[in-house]
Amino acid sequence: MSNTRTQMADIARLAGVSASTVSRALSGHPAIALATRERIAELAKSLNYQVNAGAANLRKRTNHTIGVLLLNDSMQAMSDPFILKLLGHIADELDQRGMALLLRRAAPNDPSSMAAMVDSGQAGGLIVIGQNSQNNDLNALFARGIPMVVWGAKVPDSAYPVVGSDNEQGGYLATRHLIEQGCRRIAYMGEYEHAEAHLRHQGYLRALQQAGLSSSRELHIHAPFDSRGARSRFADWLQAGHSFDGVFCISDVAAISAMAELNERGIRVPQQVKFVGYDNIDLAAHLHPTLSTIDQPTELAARYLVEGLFERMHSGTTASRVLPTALLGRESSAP
Amino acid sequence: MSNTRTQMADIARLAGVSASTVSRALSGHPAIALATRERIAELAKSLNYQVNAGAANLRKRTNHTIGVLLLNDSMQAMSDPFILKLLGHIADELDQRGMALLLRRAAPNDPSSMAAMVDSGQAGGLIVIGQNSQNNDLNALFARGIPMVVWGAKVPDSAYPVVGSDNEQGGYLATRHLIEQGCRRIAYMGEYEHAEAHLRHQGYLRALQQAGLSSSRELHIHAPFDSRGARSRFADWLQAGHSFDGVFCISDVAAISAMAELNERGIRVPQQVKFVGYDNIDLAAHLHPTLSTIDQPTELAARYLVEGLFERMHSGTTASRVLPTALLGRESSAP
DNA sequence: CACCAAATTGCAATCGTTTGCATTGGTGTT
DNA sequence: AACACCAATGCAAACGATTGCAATTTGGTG
Repeated sequence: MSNTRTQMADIARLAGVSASTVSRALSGHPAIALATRERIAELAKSLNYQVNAGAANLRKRTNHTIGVLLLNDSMQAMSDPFILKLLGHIADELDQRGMALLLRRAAPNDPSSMAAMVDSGQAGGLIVIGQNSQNNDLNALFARGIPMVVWGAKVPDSAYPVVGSDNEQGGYLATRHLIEQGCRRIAYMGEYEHAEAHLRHQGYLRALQQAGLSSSRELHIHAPFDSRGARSRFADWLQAGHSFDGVFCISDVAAISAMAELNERGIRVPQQVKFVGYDNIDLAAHLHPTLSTIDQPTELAARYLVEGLFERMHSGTTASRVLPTALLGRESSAP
Repeated sequence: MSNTRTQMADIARLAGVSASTVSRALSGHPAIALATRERIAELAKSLNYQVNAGAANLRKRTNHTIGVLLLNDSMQAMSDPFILKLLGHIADELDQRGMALLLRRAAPNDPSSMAAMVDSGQAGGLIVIGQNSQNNDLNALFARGIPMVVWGAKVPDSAYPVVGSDNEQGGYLATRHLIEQGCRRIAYMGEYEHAEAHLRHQGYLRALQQAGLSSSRELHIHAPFDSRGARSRFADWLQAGHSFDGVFCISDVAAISAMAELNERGIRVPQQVKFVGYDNIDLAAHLHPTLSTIDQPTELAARYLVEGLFERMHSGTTASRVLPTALLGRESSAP
């Protein structure tokens, strides 16, 4: 049981060749005779042998691993289904390219620990999910030359490449839709400071302005991303007795919480108040009422994140990318 | 820009010592004079130097990484919030112990690819999430001596250690609760063959039997885990016109889908039909009505999974562990 | 002042692969 | 029969750290 893992030398001995030959055979080097190559491949398979990735990486000075950093301080918590959806697609995308995914939750406000995966050679680059309020830290990492791509929104003072959905457009589409459905007093519920949230809010304002509607302060509900917090903020706001007939929520999770609160008070969606969320989580289509929302193409997002990171690692530059969003009108905003 | 990563030799040169000394200094070896140790530590910090993990692991023949394998064929898909919750806690637990988490979605029915992370020396052990129908493959891995722990349910012919909630108890608690709330014709909605599902179903049967209630075949709704599939199966079943006054669903996601379908048809929850789900996902408390459910202690689960894996890797044996479940009675099952 | 032990540090081998270059044997050409 | 050449394989030096042991310095002691 205390067997050391089988290694190249073992295979070499069994096959009656040198380790060099085994190495070349397994990597499909054409100089090795086909017969030898096949014999060695079979031998390896039968012994469940896999080249030691660490040793190979060391010698080749490569590193087929990328790190995924999950920032989850104040914003979209890791329990949000949307994040997992994205993470899953990233995992698949990397798998397809033979890359491993090293996952780490970020220690908030500790830039050196964020870079550790790269500095220690464990990962060749970083995909950061959720830029949150850590813009400065991220800029610092980028300045150090850490290959990285961030999922989030482009902010003016960020130097690093960002992949994200068109948050302004998303906010605009959602709000315009509510207007088209007849709403006149539309509330915005969510964050403001977070980069993505800020843009969604901008879109909201643009749609209102375009329709000649007001955006009074009382229609702004400053709520966090998580369901518990969102709901209690919303309840407080309701208590104040503002009149409203539509709500654009910064996430589906927030929308669901708010709708539950309304339901509890006997206010009917969409008859009295219409809702649009953001993210298109799986559940959104199966609620009652089904939730209108803004879809972000997560699969595409994953591809762009990975492609972008590779560009950065190989050729050196990466452009930020903005993905289109789409409005999914469902029952929660029906006339 | 084409700088090779700084390495030990560089630090050694700058500090005027040998690489050996740097190595010892950074790892806190007591033989190195305190002054030297501190000088080197500072130097390293100022250069953002981190020991190359690959090289160190190679030499030390260790490997501070564990692999997490996400099996997601037919069952609980990766989009289920519950899985992410668990994954997050595992990440934290490993972080605390200075271990890295290598994530991989499993290629279904490809045992060799499952073991690849360990065979290639990338990971020292495996945490497998969702045993699904792959019991044979998992047994094969275990037989090969791969250090592993599985999240799921103990099945008779499984040799590998399992950490899971007490699924039978969960099913029993949920069903007994429905009975106590006055239900007499309680449906079971979910899978049967999957190990966890099977046990939940057993618990369901036990509670019925204990109360002297029947468990006729028509009250069994064979539905998949995902929301789309679950909902359409439930709709079909409703079409058949069976009478019922309670439903125990194998997951919160399934329960939410089913409740949405009922709502659409004007059947009221909990007045006409009561529901209990399973998993206690965050959203469950914020739906309308709030969803009664069975809570699984994910944080504890993560700790046991990681501890169990470490035991297995070091001392050699691991016992399976069963976690207690708890019923959370909420509106969906109120009288 | 010679000598020994303790405190520091350096040397060199090693972890398991990969790869430039040398080596071997065989074939074809003249 | 000598030669060139090609195909197939082996040798040995890396990759960047760790560590047993030897070497050096230092300080204490008789």
